[in-house]
Amino acid sequence: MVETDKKRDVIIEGAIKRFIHYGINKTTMNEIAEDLSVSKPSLYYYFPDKSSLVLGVIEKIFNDYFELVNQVQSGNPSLEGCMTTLIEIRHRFFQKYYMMHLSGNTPDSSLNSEELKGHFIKMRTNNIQLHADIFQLAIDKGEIAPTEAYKTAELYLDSLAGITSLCIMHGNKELFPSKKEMKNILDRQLSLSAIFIKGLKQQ
Amino acid sequence: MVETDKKRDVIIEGAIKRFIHYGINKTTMNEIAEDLSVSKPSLYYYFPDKSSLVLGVIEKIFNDYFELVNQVQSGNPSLEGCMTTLIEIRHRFFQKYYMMHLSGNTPDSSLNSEELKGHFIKMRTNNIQLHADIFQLAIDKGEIAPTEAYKTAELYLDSLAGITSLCIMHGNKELFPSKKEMKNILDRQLSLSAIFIKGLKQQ
DNA sequence: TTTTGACCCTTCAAATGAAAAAGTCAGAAA
DNA sequence: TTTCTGACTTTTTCATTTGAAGGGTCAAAA
Repeated sequence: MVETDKKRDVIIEGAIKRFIHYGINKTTMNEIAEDLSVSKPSLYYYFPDKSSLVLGVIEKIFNDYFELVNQVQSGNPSLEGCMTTLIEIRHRFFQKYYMMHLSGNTPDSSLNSEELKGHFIKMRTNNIQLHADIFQLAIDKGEIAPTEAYKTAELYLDSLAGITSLCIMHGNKELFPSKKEMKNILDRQLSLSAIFIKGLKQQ
Repeated sequence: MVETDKKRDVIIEGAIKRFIHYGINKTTMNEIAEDLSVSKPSLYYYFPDKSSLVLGVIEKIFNDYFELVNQVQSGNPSLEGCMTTLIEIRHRFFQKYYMMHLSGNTPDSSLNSEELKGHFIKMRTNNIQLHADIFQLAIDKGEIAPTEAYKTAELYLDSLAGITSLCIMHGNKELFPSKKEMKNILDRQLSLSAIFIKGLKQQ
């Protein structure tokens, strides 16, 4: 079983390399197999179909994300610093996995299985809850005024995601946003975050 | 000339009726002509092509919008009240002209001429400037802390627009958002606006 | 248990062509 | 002269076809 899991991980790593560069749709099972110098049926021995492999990839990416994000809470004393770090982490992931369109907001044809959709919703909820917990802590500490932490976290994250979404849509219609656009997204998210959190404080 | 302008307006009104219901792409010049009981070449006598008619329509809609919006400034004493009213006005226009996809954020095939794009940019700038002026007034009155009014207005409007954009994308993929979704968009925009403006205040 | 070559079947993108819509024009009506 | 129209041409759009490519299977080998 350990051997099998290791092979699965190797395949997932190989798939990620292709996905990052070409996206999910433009990556074939054959290409992934060739990269790993195995045959296609070998892949199908470890994953029943492409969707399962994609799910495995996405699970891995989100695990990495949440692992990183869970360390932030403890290491950062102030709410502002905490949120700034979180934005930067998300931004790094967004940049790295841009071609996979993981934001879920894309009308992309790739990730449309019900299982994947469910998983995305779960990850989204996780993320909101994580932010809600941080907000709740700040409320308890008297750092910000009492509010519905979950609702507020949802609004906070959506407003940040909305900024990204608009910037991408307005930007030059290349398939990959430029360094400049990426920087702009980050800057505006940080600005909005600062104002938002200030708006949550007791007056 | 007055007669000609009147005829142009009649055509524009006729076009709007169709556009509101079917969108720009699904409305033909023939249909507009038939509605007005004239021939297609008559339309082309007043507008050199469909794009010009669309431009006329959009100019009219934005004129109506800015006319309404310009009255808000004077009638509303507080920044909060002013912004709430503005959100409600935008929301009414958004609902009414939803099928025309005027937000500009749509990868819709309709409004893609360079002239139209330029016009949209101008309208967007107008709108930001209008909000910036209101923010500047509030800064001068000491209602909120000093900031770059224009930049702030841009961030403010984009964060609100981003909320809309996300809600539409996540919603049921019908071509028209439900009453419930529309209400949700409005509520979240108002919540975000309240937090944002609180965040601009002097601490 | 794991791996493979050879194979099948579905999907998708380019090509085609017909229908519909945009746009034109000579001439009639006002 | 200005406004309007029927009949026309050109362009765009859209459903259909079709061939290649990619997802997925299986008997047999390692």
